[in-house]
Amino acid sequence: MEMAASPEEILSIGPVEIRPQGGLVTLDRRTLTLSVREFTLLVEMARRAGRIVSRAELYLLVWGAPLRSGDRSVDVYVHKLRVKLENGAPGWSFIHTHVGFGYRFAPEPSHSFHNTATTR
Amino acid sequence: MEMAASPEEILSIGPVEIRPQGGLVTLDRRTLTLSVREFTLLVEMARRAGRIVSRAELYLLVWGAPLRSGDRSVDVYVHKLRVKLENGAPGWSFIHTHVGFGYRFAPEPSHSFHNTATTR
DNA sequence: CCGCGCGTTCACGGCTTCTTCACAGGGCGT
DNA sequence: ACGCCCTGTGAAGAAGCCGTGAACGCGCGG
Repeated sequence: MEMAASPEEILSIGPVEIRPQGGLVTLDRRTLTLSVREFTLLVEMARRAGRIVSRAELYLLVWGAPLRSGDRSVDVYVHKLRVKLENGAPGWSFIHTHVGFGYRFAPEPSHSFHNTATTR
Repeated sequence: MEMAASPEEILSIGPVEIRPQGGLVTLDRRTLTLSVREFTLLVEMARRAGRIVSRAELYLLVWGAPLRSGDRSVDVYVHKLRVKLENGAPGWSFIHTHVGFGYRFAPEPSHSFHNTATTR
């Protein structure tokens, strides 16, 4: 599941720029400091931007083991990520919760138009 | 930009686009948020678009158990779905009632009449 | 030894979602 | 007209899901 051949993969989504190889994240050009877990989680979510990813899949991707029922690690790290991201780029929301499904990474301006049902 | 190889099933019917594995629904390009039940029901109906599906069959498909007499769950969730769908795409009707038989999923421009909610 | 960052796990509370009721209107047969 | 079956729809209670602060342990550098 690892492909090391990439010269330099760069994920650029909204104000976020991620260099998976380099361990670097910048938000609006300013570098953001993340722990290893936070970083890995962000990378895996960013690679699947726009899609809903279940906790089980995220856990498998980041922790490398199947999610045990009752484990809230993913939630906790999503929270830590949200804090750092939204803190570094006010006015944006990055990780959207889909109750019962999982999380979806998609940087969007916090609130713009007429709301009709987005994230609950 | 990000692509993880995955032959994803996509149901595209009228203004509705459904990714059964992704848990995502878009209406006229805008993402629609549904609960798990709502989503599963929509998927099963969309897979049988144009055909009448009985409550018993829908219940079996979505709830995974035979429908007990008197149970109105299917009706309730059809209603919830209708509200969200028609709310997200005014001018369309999606789920048609066939009294005594069941429901039929088929997005159609709603004829601007002021009749009651049932189609025949 | 002490402080600190990191990762894990708990616990509390708020908010969603699901299920079930209850009532209302329409259609149909008697 | 009346009763009955069918469906639409709002609401209430229960159950489940998630956000979040905090405690605990560990390893590391000072």
